Amino acid sequence: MSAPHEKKDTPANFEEVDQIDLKIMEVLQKDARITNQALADRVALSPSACLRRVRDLETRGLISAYRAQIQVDKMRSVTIVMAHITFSQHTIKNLHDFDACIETLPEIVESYRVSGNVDYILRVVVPDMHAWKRIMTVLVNGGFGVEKIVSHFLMDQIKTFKGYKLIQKPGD
Amino acid sequence: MSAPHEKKDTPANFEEVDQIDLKIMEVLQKDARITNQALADRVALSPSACLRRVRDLETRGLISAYRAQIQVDKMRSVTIVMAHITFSQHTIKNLHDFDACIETLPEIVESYRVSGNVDYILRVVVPDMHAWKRIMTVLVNGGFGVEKIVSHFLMDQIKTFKGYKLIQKPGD
DNA sequence: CCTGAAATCCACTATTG
DNA sequence: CAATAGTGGATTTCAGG
Repeated sequence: MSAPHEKKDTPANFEEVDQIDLKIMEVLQKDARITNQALADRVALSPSACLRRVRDLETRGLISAYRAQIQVDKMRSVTIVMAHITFSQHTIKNLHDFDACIETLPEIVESYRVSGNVDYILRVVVPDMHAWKRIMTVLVNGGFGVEKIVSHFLMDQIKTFKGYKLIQKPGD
Repeated sequence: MSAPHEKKDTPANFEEVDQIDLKIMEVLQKDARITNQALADRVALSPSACLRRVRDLETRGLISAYRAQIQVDKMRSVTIVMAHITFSQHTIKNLHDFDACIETLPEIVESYRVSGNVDYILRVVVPDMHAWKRIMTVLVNGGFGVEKIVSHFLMDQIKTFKGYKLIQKPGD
């Protein structure tokens, strides 16, 4: 899948974006439902030019989705777990099957492969601890070679995700 | 801050939502830029009734924002760190100052307080490891009583956040 | 790549059931 | 609470630089 005879080992050639693109994404990160007109004003472009850029950012995959941020905990009791998974056997098949299993469980809302002692970090949102126990059972007994799971239960979300820092201000 | 003489220890009274509200949020979670008309169709409501519900969900804080999901890694090299912070002294002042410090650092995109050995889990997005080292220095030497920081470097995001499971399908 | 105009299409607000 | 209808405004396409 990778290009042959690469000089540098920076594998992906990055998508080119200019300052206006960054500004557009910065605005849409904070308010995805802004009208195209208002967005065009903010970035000092005509609405049609602005829309073309937005569509382009979408097709290039730089904007991958627009999502409403839901506060689930305001309507029901939830327990959130950061789970650390360690494997005993890191076969490709095991990891692949594990990924596929995780994909089927909507309670596991995020999954990262990490370096170091821990192999995976999962973010899990469940109604209660019992639901988490059931999912743990699936992960441990699924035949993926999971050695152990360490669970960190969330007490408080102090800083919620509000977007990435896209534009470097002078003085950073 | 907590109400006195509570019978149950479920402290917050949750916001009431019906099936249509859930369906609305489910749709907006997947596509926040859907037009109100199309949304109204999806939930089998007239546009005006639908819009009223959306506005209501917003003012009640169940929908807290609409955000474009940006794939930063497609336009530049980034290193993502899950950092575990342990405190030596858990004074309220220390934790409060620490929270305030984190709020000022845009590279720290999420922060959770957790139970157990670890006190905080941070998700950090930086250009390179050196930038993370600089932030670590700030956190350790900031006089917050931070004892140690364990860094987990992300190799791969296997499952990205695509929203919560809001509606219980039969058979769960 | 941009602007600007023209033709949809939509959001939002009564008004009514 | 929900549906319907009207209008001011937004989205989108297209011609032209």
